[in-house]
Amino acid sequence: MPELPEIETIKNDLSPHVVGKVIMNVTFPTDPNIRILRRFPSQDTFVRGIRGTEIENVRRRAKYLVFDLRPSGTLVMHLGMSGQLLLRSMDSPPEPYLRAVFHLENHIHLRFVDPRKFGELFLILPSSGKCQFILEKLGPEPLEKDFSLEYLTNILRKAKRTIKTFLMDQKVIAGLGNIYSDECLFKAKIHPTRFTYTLDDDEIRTLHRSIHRTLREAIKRRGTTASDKRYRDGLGRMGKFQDLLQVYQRRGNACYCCGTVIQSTPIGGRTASFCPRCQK
DNA sequence: AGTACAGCCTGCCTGC
DNA sequence: TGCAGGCAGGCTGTAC
Repeated sequence: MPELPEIETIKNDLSPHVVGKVIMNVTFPTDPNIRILRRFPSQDTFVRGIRGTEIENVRRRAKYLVFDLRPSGTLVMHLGMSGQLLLRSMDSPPEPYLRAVFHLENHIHLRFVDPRKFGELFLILPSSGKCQFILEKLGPEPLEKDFSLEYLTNILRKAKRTIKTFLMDQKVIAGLGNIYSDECLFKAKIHPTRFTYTLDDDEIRTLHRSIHRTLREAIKRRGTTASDKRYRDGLGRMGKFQDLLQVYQRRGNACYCCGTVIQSTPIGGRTASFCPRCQK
């Protein structure tokens, strides 16, 4: 559920509180199997690699939160479907589904909460093998220069699948999920079942612009807390972009633009919502 | 090589 | 009321 704008918001919230802080310890309160560490060889190595390091920097890559550690190591977090990363004082009561706690200086906790266990933590060390390549496989950041109109045009022309699955492929564009791919397609007036190679130059230009505008607006509004009310920012607050959603989770409601009933259809194992009149 | 899809997981909602 | 079943969805491994 947390996509690019939500992770960006969490990163911005956490940075001033955690950068420069030493991680004193890491504990795993509720999950004996520690499935959140499934990519990493062992819990011991993870804890030993992190304990005593200082958080030098926090950044975002796609939907991953990346903590650069001093003197070495890169801590990577993915919030999966239902994950939250919360800054709490040591003595505040533990949240349900609390999976991991990073004990920082000054009695501060960075808490990883995740009911559905789709989230993931891993530590990249020089010796950690394939973990190093996970971030490298991702496509360009949609708000960076390398996600140009030329790039989008070229890969759209080469692909042979629906525009909806294309936009959610992290190797193509890093950071879009179901919410924002639906919203971008609505803004661009493109039907989610269209095949990539059928888009003309005008449509591609509009789509490129829609991706920029949708993501910038969503970051400005601090992300989307959809009806499952799961996403929270770094301090536990809800986002505000859900008020601006045009199609996502609006099936059966009237399109704000033309009044037609919003429909949904499964595409690539996901539910795509769209306005059958506005989107061609 | 590129694409499609099952499986992972569990709270919540719907229907019986 | 209580239960079963379906849905939600990011990512990976596997199959085509």
